[in-house]
Amino acid sequence: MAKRRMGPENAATRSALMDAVEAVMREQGYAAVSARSVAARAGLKYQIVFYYFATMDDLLLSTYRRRTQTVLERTEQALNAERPLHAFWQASSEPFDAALSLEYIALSNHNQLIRAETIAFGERIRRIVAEKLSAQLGKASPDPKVFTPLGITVAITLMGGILGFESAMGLFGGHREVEAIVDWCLSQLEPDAAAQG
Amino acid sequence: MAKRRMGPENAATRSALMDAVEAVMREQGYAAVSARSVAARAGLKYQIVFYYFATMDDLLLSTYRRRTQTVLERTEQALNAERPLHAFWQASSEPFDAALSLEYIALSNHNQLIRAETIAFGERIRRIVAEKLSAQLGKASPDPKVFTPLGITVAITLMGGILGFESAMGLFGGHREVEAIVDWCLSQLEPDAAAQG
DNA sequence: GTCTATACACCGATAGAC
DNA sequence: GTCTATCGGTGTATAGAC
Repeated sequence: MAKRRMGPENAATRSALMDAVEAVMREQGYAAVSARSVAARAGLKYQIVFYYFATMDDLLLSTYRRRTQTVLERTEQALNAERPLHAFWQASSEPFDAALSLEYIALSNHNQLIRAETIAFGERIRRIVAEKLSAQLGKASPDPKVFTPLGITVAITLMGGILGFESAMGLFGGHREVEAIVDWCLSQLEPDAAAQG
Repeated sequence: MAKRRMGPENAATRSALMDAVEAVMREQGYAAVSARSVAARAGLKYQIVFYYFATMDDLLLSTYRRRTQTVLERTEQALNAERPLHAFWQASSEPFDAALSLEYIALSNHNQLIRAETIAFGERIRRIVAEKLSAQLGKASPDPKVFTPLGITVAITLMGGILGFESAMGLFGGHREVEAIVDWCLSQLEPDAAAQG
C-alpha cells in the first residue's frame, strides 16, 4: 500500500483543501464532507484530494489538527488578557467557532481517529487552562474546595461551547438568562479591578 | 407522487425500524443512518423502510417526534419528584439519553426539518420546565433577578446534556469537578428539607 | 407484509495521460 | 500539479412478484 504518488506537505493547494473541509462542515455538516464536495469548494477536481492526502481520514485528521492548534493559540491569547477568566468565556462562547467545534465532536462519535484526537486534545487544553487560571484566580469564591480551577475551566468551556452552537443553529431560548447567571458568577470569581478602585 | 403502496401507522415493524434508527445513531452516529443500516439492524431488507416511510426524512422526523414525546414525559415525571431541581439535573445528565440528544442536535445542523423541530421543541420544553420550577424554587438564591427559573432551567439542561454526551464519548476531564460545582449550586437553590429538620 | 430486481447518483480510491 | 478514465461499493427510491 501507499505506493501512490503524493504531493508535498507545504503546498498551497493542500491548505486550500483543508479550508474547504471546514467551509463544507460549517455550511452542510460533517456528513457532507467528501472528496468531491471539498474539491469542488476549492475549484478543483476531486482526484486532487488523493494526491495530497492518503485517505479521507487523513484529510479530516490533518484539518482537525490544524484547527486544534489554532484553538490552542487563541486560548493562550485569551488567558493573557487583563481578565483572563472573562476573556476565556468570550472565546469559548463565540458562535462561529462553536459551530465547527460541535461538528467535530459529533464527527468524533463515529470516527475513531477523530474521537481519539478529540479526547486527547480536550484533556490537554483543560489541563493547560486550569493551570493558568489557578495562578490568576483570587479567593473570591464561596468555597475554594468546590470552585476549583479545573471545575471552573470545564464549566465555562462546556457552557460557552453549547451556547455558541445553539446560537449558530438558531435556538436562543433562555440564553440571555443563562448569560446573566454566568456573568454574575464570573464577576464574583474575577472582580473588575478598575471598578473596585 | 406518493402513489406508492404504504403500510399502516401502528405496525410493529414500523416501531422496530424507529428503534433501529436510534440504535444506529447511538452506536455509529447520525451519518450512519441509512435505509440499509436501519433495516439490517431490524433484521429486514432495506426496501421495507420505504413501505412504512415515504422518505428517509420522514423516518428521521417520525423517530425524532416519538423521542421528544418520551423526553417530555420523563421531564414531567422528574419535576414531580420530591426535589424537582435535583431530579431534573439527574434526568438531564443521563449519558444514554444525552448521547442521542446531542446526535439529533448535530443532525439539526444540516437537516432543515429536524432543525425546525429541534428549535420548536427546545423552546417549548424550556418554557414548561421553567414555569414548573418557578413555583417550586425558594428564595435561597443569592440574587433572584440573576438566578431566574428560565436561566437555571436552561443552564441545567445545557450542562447536563453536554456532560452526558462527553461521558458517552469517553471524555471525562474535569467532570467530577464540574459536578461538584453543580451539586453545590443545586443544594443552595433547593436545600434538602430533611437535612434541615 | 416482505421480498427480488432494477435504476441512477455519489462515494473513496487507483492508474495513467498531459 | 492536475487532469481523464475507470473500478466496486453504497445511497435513496420505485415496480412488481410472492
